[in-house]
Amino acid sequence: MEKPHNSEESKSNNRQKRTREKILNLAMHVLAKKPKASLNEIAEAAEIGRATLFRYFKSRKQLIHELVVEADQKLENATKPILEQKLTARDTLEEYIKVLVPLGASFHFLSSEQIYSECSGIEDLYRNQLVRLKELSTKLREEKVVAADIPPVWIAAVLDNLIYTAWVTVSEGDIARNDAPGLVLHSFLNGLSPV
Amino acid sequence: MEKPHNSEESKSNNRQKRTREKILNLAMHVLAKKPKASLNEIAEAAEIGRATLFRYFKSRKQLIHELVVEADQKLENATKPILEQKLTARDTLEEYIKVLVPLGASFHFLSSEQIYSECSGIEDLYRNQLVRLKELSTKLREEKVVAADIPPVWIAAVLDNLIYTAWVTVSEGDIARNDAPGLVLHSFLNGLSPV
DNA sequence: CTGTAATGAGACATTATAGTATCATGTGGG
DNA sequence: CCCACATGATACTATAATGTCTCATTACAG
Repeated sequence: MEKPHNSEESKSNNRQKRTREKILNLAMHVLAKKPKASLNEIAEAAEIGRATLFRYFKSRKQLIHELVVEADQKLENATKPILEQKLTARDTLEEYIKVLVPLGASFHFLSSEQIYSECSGIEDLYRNQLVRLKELSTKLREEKVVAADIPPVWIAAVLDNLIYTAWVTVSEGDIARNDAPGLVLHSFLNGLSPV
Repeated sequence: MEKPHNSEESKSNNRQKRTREKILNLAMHVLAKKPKASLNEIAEAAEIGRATLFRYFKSRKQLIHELVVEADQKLENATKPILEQKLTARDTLEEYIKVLVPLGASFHFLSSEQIYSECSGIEDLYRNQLVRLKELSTKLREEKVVAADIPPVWIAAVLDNLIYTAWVTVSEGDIARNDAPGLVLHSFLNGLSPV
């Protein structure tokens, strides 16, 4: 075949699936850190040829589009079950953080406005994500988990940044992976001062 | 004259000074948000012609270099007096935040690794800034302003992000300028939960 | 081991951005 | 008012990135 196509789950599309995942994964990581990264750098990071990149994604625009869609799905899949459990706001927050820290790149990627300058027509996904964050923020306020005088936009922003910071420090080896969620939760609720 | 030169504070270089400041200011803002921004976009944001941009900065590289140097100086000027005052760590922190929030763009700009991929030979400035942040973090720990079990790297990262977040939300009109420093300080020390 | 599909390398074409040169216009200090 | 000088607009070149294509090589299922 010239181009990989998804004809009814055929036998040997494992390889294709693997490279595709590889590309999406590495591209996400690279672009989250350096939005200016060229396709060359992305290909290099993913350890594939530039040509292969174009076999899977016909343009930079489409690559980014798929990254955004994938990020959105990951977040959706990770967070939906939590919201449906009808936990307390505090527990929801805790679970939220636990699942989002490992997805930090996706999370921040989707929150990053830089992307939208390269790929229009995705504002909806972004909005969804923001809406969900805002909902959680509101819930946290209602159940008095966070103080009433703190603006929701601040709550959401701080949460976003703590989660992304956690992801960055973990992937740079400065913070232990298992410590990160607790650190985020504690910093978010109680700050850094001693008990 | 062809190119503006700074010969002993001459009479009419006010205009030049103004445009130069204008460019540096707006370029900083634009690039902090979108490192990929083209010189076209920067010129547009600064409301000047692209040609003028090149009259003041012979290349993109030099523009960024000057931005970094300027950011570093601003931060240096703002923070040095504070450190020399020999305040308690807690008061140092408070003053620090007060002066840094308005400089959020510069601050974050200098912290952003993205810049170094465009302009080499400035790692020193970055290091200085980091060293200073780490020093403050250590001091905060020593004086038990922050808990002893929190890694300095986490302290520094959280502080950086809170300050930048404050600056962003202020410049987007979501948070009142005068509320921001207090919000940062409180979030940093006590988190968002109610008293 | 063998044949086929996926890949990598690299030679192109195309486009976007960086950078240069020129000239008409406009502004601000004298 | 006047004129030097900064600016904006535009046309131009250079360079880097995107996107297309071909072909030899490699990996893998049978």
